[in-house]
Amino acid sequence: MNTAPNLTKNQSLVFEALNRADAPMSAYTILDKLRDNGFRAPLQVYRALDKLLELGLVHRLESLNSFVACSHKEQSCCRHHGTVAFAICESCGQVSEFHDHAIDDRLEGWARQKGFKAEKTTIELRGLCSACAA
Amino acid sequence: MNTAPNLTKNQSLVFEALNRADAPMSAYTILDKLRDNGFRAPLQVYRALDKLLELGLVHRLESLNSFVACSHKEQSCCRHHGTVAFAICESCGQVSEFHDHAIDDRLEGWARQKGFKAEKTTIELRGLCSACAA
DNA sequence: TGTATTTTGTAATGTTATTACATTGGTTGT
DNA sequence: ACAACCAATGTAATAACATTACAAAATACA
Repeated sequence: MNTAPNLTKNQSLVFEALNRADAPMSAYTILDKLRDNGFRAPLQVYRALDKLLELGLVHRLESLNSFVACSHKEQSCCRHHGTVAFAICESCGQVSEFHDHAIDDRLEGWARQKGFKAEKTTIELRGLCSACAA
Repeated sequence: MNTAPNLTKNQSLVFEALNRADAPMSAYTILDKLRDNGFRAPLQVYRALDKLLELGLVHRLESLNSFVACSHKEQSCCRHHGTVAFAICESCGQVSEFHDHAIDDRLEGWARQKGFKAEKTTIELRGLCSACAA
């Protein structure tokens, strides 16, 4: 189930909008979708997104300046799986989310060796999904 | 040496500005640095950056919306090393660039298995460098 | 109830990136 | 040399993404 805990009204609206979407959305696209629900200003969206990101219910795609609902519907899954990687289809917009411990290990190894303290790791593949590449 | 092939005047100016900098710069920061050299508009910077990115002389940091000179001073090195990863210090701004074939292999493996055709891969660690973490 | 905290509303502004169109300057072929 | 062409540049306007600042309402809770 996509239901979530203790979300405020705006947070729920944004989260539901992202769950309905089949591709990432920018904050302004979300804003437009929620005009009918009383949204008037970008900040309403950004505030909700901040909270949803913090809860791990939503991910930000840095290379797209946009946002997707976490595809793992159990709550706060991502905490348990290390870094999340994304494969983003440039053609249809579909996003696949995956985890890879071997990659995590390599990045951690590099960081440990260099004394770098990583707070947040971004891995994004841009390209064509199997359907669109065919 | 940081000299590069066949760059136009604007391209050279932007490339040199990035080489002088000890941290990533946004296009607008570059623009400000080059006002005295006759730059008046963002497009002048973006056009030069497009070319430099294409040549592999410069990298874009997606999570920062900014740009760094490639740290491998031999020309078009990056072609030979697979995906470039970046570790970005949130405190001092320093960026370390590295390559890891094991990571490349894992990502390629995932992509092959899923039929995903990756065009461009982004790997960025945000955190604190050893000096700043100490 | 009264007070504190969080959430929301609204406006303004700041930052990043692109589109459209005009001009310049060099190259090529005759 | 000249015209035709093409790449690079200049300039203005606008689009797209994000934050700051401040006020008001809703909620929690002593």
